[in-house]
Amino acid sequence: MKVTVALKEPFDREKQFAAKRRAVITSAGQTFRRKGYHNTSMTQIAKTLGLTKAALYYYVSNKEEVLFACHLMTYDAMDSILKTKPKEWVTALDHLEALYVDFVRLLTQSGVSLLTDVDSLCDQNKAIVISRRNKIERKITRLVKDGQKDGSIRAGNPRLMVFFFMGALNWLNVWYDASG
Amino acid sequence: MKVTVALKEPFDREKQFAAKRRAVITSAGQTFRRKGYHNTSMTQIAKTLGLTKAALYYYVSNKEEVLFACHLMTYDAMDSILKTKPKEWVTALDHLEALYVDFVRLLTQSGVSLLTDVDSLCDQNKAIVISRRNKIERKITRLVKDGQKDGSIRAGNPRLMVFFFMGALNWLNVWYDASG
DNA sequence: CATAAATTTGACTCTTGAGTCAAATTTATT
DNA sequence: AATAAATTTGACTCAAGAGTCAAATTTATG
Repeated sequence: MKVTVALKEPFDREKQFAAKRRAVITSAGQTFRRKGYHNTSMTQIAKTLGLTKAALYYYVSNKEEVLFACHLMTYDAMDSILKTKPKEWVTALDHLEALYVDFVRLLTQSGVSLLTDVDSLCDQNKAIVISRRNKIERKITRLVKDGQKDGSIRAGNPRLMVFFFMGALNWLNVWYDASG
Repeated sequence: MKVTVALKEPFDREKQFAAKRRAVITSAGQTFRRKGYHNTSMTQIAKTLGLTKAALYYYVSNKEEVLFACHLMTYDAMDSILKTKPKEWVTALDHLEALYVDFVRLLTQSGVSLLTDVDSLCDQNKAIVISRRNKIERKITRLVKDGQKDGSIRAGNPRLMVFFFMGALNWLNVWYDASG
């Protein structure tokens, strides 16, 4: 009788593949952020990872898909930040400020980060990305309204305030490497 | 004796040329804003103006120059907005709000508008554009400090406030056609 | 109208970059 | 070691778009 015991993980191929694919996406995303989507070639992305372009296409079916995946990854990360329960935060403003710090960290330090070049997505993917952005904006709007209720945020048009919030986040991409 | 009286303007060729060139730049700029710089071909730009690509190249020597000219035009317009003396504005905050309205109008309604795709400029032009942006930011920073002195703007890091100010402006480009 | 300069055009060239594919190489497993 | 699947590669094709140029056309003016 022969028994094979899985000492380590039994080499999950799918997991391996998924991990590599994720690496491709984040690496590409970082280059996109520095040079811009259109100033980054697939060959460039591959070379950065020590691969050939052809090998890259084993993990990804086209360039637009990479951009789309970058966006999704970023929105996933934002969603998970937004899920953090406001345990310790007394006021809604405190909560909002904490979120802001997390968002900034996400967009600057983690590899994941991209909110730009939406124009280069196909209509379907563009719609998905915009809808996810809207979802996030709705959550933040709700938070602003809460803050106005508990008095921590002054009166005013919440949508406008969220506009500023998002605008500043987006500005980070432009700003981050041009200045300090 | 023969005297030629200039009834109208005597067909200033340079002025004609300059006007057409300006038309090229603004038209291109509008398309850039809608579709993005890289998703707009020179042929596209020409067609929009009812020209051939070859004709376009009579007014402009390459695509990057068009982008650069768009930026310059926008910054010229912003500079002229910033020159308006704060006659009527009592506080610095009032002044700042008025400026903001003007900027938003500039970036949405007038044809002139572009602050994006800096990555696609050559190093020299990129430097120029960034320096002009810095100049504008410095002026606004000064205004914020004034506002803090006269009490119309609450204390805090002025650079950070300007960051929000500029971020929101930039966000307009992304926002303006995606939403209302 | 004649003409010389300004403007426009069609028909190119050239480069870059996306995407493909059959064949070679690597890898986990028996 | 043998093998079958997974992964990687070099050497392509193909399309799009930037930029050019000599020749044609338009235009202001004498």
